[in-house]
Amino acid sequence: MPRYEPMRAVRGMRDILPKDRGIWRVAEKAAADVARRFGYEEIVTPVIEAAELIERVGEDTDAVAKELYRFEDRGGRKLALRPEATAGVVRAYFEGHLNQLPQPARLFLIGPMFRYNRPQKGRYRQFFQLDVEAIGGESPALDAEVIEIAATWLREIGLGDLRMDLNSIGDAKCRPAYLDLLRAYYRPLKDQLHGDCQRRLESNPLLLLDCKVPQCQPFKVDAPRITDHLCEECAAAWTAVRRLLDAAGIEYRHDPYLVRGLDYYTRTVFEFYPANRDGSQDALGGGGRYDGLAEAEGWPATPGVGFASGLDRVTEMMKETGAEVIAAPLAEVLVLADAGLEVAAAEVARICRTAISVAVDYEPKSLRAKMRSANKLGSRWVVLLSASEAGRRVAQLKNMASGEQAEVAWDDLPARLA
RNA sequence: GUGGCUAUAGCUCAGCAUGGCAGAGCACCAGAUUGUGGAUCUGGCUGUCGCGGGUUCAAAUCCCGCUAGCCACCCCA
Repeated sequence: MPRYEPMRAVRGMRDILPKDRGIWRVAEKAAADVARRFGYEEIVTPVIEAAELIERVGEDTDAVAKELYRFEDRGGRKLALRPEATAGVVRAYFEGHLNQLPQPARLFLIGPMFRYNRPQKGRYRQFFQLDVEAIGGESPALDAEVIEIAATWLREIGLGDLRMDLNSIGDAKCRPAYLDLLRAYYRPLKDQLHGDCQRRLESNPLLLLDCKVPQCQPFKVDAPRITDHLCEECAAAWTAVRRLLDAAGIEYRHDPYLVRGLDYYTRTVFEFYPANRDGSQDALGGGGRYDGLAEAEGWPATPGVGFASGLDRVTEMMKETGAEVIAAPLAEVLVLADAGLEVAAAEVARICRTAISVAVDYEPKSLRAKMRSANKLGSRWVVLLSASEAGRRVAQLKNMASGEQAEVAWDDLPARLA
């Protein structure tokens, strides 16, 4: 009865295959290069965190409320696969005593994140993010710095043609008063809003600004804007960030409707999109300031600002925009030996390997077929080995480009191939 | 989480409205070429028709359920 079905990757998970790995490497290397140039160090934190850490930090957001991979281990501990990096990085910042070093701690991380949502192209249940965080500093210059890192990285991997939206959502001091204004504005309109928005009106009115349902759009224009109601400190920071971005030559668009799903964000919020597209599906990255996060985790109040970008989408776009990628390095030499000469072939390969990359074709097929493989793999050289030649410790060395072929002693191969 | 489309050879897909021998191209293997690649030609191998059930003399084809992928929402990255 259990007729078998070959095993496949679980829903929402995917493999990065060798042919695509090159472009990922380019993106990752560029990220590490740019980050280091700005004085950011790499950190690696666990994929598994205490469920409480994740939940405390974003109970109201979909990412946590509906999309969290949550489970218990054999010891009954309540755990979760991280849906984003910031919570873990901030935790590590305190646990690793980075708060005792000169501030801010400048950190970056590349790794997998997990969200249980419906898979689609560019949206996977396991996806990879580049995460950049400056923790322990409240200067708006750090906001601009993080944005500049993001913009520099995207430009260097060929995705410079993008749009950045920018907004400020105030802080604990000025936001409550603003939210009251917003509620007061929307209450008379409540009946005309769609269901979710009616509910959000009292619980999380900021999200009304972010709503994309057509029937809710007309009311946004006249809604009060938070940037008009910032407290003194937030207003100063808002001005400073924009001035710094101008000086850095980074273009942005003030989007008064840009808010962030996560509760701990304060002041600066930003998102990057490809210039020609809209659709939230295409968001390449985003971030903002999270001065309330450390406290939410039970650590001393500590400001921070960060940026995250999805590598799955970024590499997808790099392919579309035809970014130059170095072809995957294949074996430059392929050893083709007759049947039964595996030991000799392996030894010849070992000798060649002191000078160059080598693979052996052990397949039991005709020489013609092996030559076709060598050609398809793009090998520069082929070493042909027959029993009589193996006995004399010589082989035929063929240059695939010129077609020239000559007998060469095994021990002379490295010199000829170098 | 909601709605829609899709699933046939290793890959891309045709066949399905009207049930009746499981197909093409590519890839792979072999030969033309008396051990030597690319081009060309010839031949050959490859299938639980996604999974499970139902209808029927008969199901890739019709019906139901499930799973997975894609698209639009939702949300984000």
